[in-house]
Amino acid sequence: MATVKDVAKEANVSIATVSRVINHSPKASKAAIQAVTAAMKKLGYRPNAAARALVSQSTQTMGILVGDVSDPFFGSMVKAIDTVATKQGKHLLIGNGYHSAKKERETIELLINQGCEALVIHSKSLTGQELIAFAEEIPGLVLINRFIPEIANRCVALDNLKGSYLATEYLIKNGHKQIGYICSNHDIEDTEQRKAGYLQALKDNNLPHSESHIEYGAPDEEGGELAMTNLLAKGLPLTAIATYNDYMAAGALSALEDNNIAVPAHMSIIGFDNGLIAKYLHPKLTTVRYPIQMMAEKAAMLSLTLANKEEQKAATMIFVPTLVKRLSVIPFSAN
Amino acid sequence: MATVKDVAKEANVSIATVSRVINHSPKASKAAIQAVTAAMKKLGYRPNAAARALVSQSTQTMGILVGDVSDPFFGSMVKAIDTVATKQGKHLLIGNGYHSAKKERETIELLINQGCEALVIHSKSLTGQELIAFAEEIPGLVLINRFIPEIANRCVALDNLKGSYLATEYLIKNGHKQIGYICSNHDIEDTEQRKAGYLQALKDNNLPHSESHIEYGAPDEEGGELAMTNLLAKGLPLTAIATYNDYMAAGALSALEDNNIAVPAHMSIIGFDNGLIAKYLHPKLTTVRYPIQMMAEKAAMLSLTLANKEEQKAATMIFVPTLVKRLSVIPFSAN
DNA sequence: CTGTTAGCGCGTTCAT
DNA sequence: ATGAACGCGCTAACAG
Repeated sequence: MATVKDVAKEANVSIATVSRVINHSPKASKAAIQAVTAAMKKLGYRPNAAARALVSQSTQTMGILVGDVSDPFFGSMVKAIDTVATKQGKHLLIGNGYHSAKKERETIELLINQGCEALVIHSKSLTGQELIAFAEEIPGLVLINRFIPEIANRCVALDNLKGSYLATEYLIKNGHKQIGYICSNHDIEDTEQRKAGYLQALKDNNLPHSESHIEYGAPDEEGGELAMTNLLAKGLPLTAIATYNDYMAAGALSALEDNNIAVPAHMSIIGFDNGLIAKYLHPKLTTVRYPIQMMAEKAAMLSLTLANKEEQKAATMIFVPTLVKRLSVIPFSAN
Repeated sequence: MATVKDVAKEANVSIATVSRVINHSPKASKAAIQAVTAAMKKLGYRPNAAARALVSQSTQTMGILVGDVSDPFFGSMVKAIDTVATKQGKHLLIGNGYHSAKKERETIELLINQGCEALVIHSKSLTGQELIAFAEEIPGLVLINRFIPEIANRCVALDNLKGSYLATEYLIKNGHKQIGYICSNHDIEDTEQRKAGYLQALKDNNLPHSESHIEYGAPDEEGGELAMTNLLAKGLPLTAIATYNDYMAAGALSALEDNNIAVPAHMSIIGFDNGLIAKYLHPKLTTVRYPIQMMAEKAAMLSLTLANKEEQKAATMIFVPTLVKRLSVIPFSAN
């Protein structure tokens, strides 16, 4: 691999001059630029990023921790971050947490050790304590999809409760009174917040609420199918179901189809996330929009600003979900 | 940021000793290990990756170029690569090509400049020439989902023709004789190969084949819907449709539903890829499995081996697709 | 077992 | 406008 030294020799100039033309310094003669450019091309010179990072104390790299890249939810997130990072000339180092505290911790450590000055972290398994510690160490660290009061200005999150409230309220407005809830069994904030939104909506509308209307499962298709099956087994007079997310809704749909219960004719269903699959389900799924791209963009920009030690004008970083009406919810009719 | 020098001072040893305990060198006394470890902890020392990379001439980083991370197909690919990379202690630098030659080229250059010694590249827009040049420059560069004869041992690809042949043949075996094809309008190898597989299967079974049975669209849901609509407009007596991929199949499904044509009762449909959405479609989509995880693993391992300048035992790197039978294809019946 | 030292490739003074 | 020289943080001889 050719170095500046080689290029300098080839161009009959000093390494300083080479460095200048590489970095487009104004103080470089036309002649020098010509000669050096030619030499670089001839030798196939590539600046050594490590050496650069070492001397300039900056890797120009943004690190990102997601749950699992193969989930399109995280895919969208990465894409949005990539867009803003690329625009700013930053590279992307990526790691998966796979919902394990150990893995999340290791990945964050890794990203820090690799010298990422900007960090967008999606961590559900680490404690607030631990994340706060990381945040204090790395000025450019931003948390996405999580809110920790002590470092509120470093968090970009969603109002989960409101989302679930919105969904349940929509069912209620459609005349449904017996509404079940398919809940995640993962012990994270989102689970509690979304469940709370469902309960709150019932209360605010003077509808009875009972634990028997709630079933739990893994936050995926299988979990949703299982939960729906269990819900059906109870023989409750349900006419609508709110769910933790679109995957569970998909599972519920399967269970209902297997039991010859038509959706939405005999059962309305509403999801959460408005993920990729929502529009492919049958019927197309009415759901709650999780504006993850927008949030990811915001998080990335915030991270870059913070890493740059610039002032950041305070702005709301709690996003609010909105309803996406499709075909899986219709008004309740007694017949 | 604390450096080895700081740690050395704190522990009352030389920087060499610090380096030794960091790298678990056998020649380091218990006492030294104790002292240095304590000092490192006290100072919150983190080894500087750039300095390390500079001196060791290795960044321990694997680069990967995908089309678009937000597509779960690429998500699965990245995940598989991440798994093998992590296991080998490599980090992941990622870039998106977004189906643009310019973007693909820039990203590859970027990954190389960042010092990735291993590279897994998914490029559909760059010419074979250009990719060959990159491959010659970087020993650890491996192409995925593309086959270039001149660098066959650097390619991990799928037998697209066979996949499409398999799909079409399956329809034929189910008694279908009037089979349409929904084709991509992207000008890449895959398009031609899959279309060729469809035509070949018809020929081999002495079935008539005609351009009128083929419609084109973008390789996504909208494109599939459009193509299906156009196909319907021709009034052909089709009883089955093979498609370029699952997304187009999903679009076709929508178009058919809008036109009250029941699937599979009155029209059988088969997809390609066995992507995430296949099992969520209604009816669940019969399709062709694209073993992308397996291929990505293979590509990552190959890349690492090559980057390590080890011998690589020749092995088949053209994967063969298989049928995934679900509910969107049933035997043809005249009524 | 430990310390001293050179140098990885590059950006950046400071002279000239 | 240009070049010589230093140092970024670390590893790897080498000498002790």
